[in-house]
Amino acid sequence: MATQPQWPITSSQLPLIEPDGGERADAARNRARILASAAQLFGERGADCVSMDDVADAAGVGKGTVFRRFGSRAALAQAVLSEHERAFQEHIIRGDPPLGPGAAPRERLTAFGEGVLDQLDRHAMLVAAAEVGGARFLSAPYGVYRLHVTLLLREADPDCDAELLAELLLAALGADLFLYLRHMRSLPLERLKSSWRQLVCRAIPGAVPPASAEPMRPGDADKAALPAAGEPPLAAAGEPPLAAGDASPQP
Amino acid sequence: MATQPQWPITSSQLPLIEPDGGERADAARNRARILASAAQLFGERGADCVSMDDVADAAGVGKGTVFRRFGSRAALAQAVLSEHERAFQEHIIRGDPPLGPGAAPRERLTAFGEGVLDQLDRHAMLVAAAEVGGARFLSAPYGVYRLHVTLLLREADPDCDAELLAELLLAALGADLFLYLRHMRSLPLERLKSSWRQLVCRAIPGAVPPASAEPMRPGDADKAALPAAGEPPLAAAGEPPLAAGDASPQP
DNA sequence: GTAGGAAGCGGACCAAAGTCCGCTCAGCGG
DNA sequence: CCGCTGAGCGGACTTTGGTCCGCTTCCTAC
Repeated sequence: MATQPQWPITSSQLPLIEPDGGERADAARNRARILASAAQLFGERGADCVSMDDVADAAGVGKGTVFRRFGSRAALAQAVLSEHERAFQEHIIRGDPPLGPGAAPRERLTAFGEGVLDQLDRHAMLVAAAEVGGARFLSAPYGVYRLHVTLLLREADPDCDAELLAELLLAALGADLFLYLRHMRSLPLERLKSSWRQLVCRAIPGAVPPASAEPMRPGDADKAALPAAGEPPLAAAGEPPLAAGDASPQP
Repeated sequence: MATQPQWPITSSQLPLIEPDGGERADAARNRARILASAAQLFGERGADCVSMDDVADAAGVGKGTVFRRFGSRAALAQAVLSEHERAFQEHIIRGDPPLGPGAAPRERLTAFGEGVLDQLDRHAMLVAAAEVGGARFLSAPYGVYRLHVTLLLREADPDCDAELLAELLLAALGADLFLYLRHMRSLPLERLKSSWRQLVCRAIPGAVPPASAEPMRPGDADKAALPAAGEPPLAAAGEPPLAAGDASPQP
């Protein structure tokens, strides 16, 4: 154990190990089996009731293999989520207007947050498992979100500190907060969406500068909400498109 | 191990065990020794390089005693922080205008966030240790912050969903985000404060709301309202509030 | 002062994440 | 087809947060 303060990321920097084309056949098979077993166990028990030993046993491999392939529990959770993630990003980048390109920044940002909240409503516990510690900020999905929100903010107001404002707004979409509000406080999803809308309306003041403009009411913008992460066109366990600059392969 | 999904708080609900006047003499002595040892070790090594065994050994007690007194690692970290916390809350509730009562909501909210960021700049890793999992939202300090921000928002704009907006804004002051921005991205503290100011200026837009309502005085408003909103009571929040003559933010 | 009971103690114990290292075997060159 | 070799395997091991339970000690009632 070290004796100096350091950035508290437990171990490897969550490399989100990529499929690696030159992978040996048995290795690829094991990766697939681990992923399938993890997805099933997470789905039927809830992420926090599944140990890495459980996953290894279910996949019929040793625990060492699980960690060699995925690096950490958080990274395994990220890998399991990557399917949904890919579909969502597809909508953001190439989807129809409210979420995708074409709408005004404010509407896009609203739709974006609602889409994230929809995703959280389905997978919040898995997402929370994927975001432990500071892992969230190093993940590929977060990199995409950060970039997306930053660009929207900059487009709406070139004078603001868009990079940081994006991080602050994204904090409101964290899995821990969602889990708390939704499950411990039992707030309805619609109310969370509504408050996100309010926040966005303030962050990107509408075309009407005169104050006292009652922004939006529950129900007018929620048709944006991400047409259900359906079947993504092929894409087996691939890493998200448009990934951020990091991704350091593990030795 | 259970087989059903459940709210992912590892164990006890972070009771933040209070001093309990009827405590046995040896118990009180042990509590103090544990707290002192923990504060010292956390301070000199950084919170993530100190195990609970280290604390127990340094305090000269068994590990079981540490857990009986404080319940969890997160709760121990909260207890160590409670001194600073108490002083900060004192400033919020009875301090001078920018932070304390007397200023406009927007200025108070700005000053509040800057104060939190100052605290994080000193103790971020300890705070992060105190906030693991969903522990943050159940902690007494967070309860105070939530109430404070909610009241400020409601005062500034009685029509907004102040309770939830408060939670979303507070998310921007989380320790994990701070640690990431400040240490991994190496952003200067002043820039973080600046972006918080921008966020607040957007959240509470109007230059000055209809000044018909004079700013409230120390005692009344902060105790007045907000048991309501129809949410479950959310026990915690019992112990640490505002007492203690010491108002110095000095560690 | 003493006895009884319970509050408190502490270390053995457990679970689970993550590491290590000697063995195996898939893939390739001959 | 054979043998070589290193990528890959897997399970024993380590660490650490957290639990348990039999023994000790403090406090109160008498």
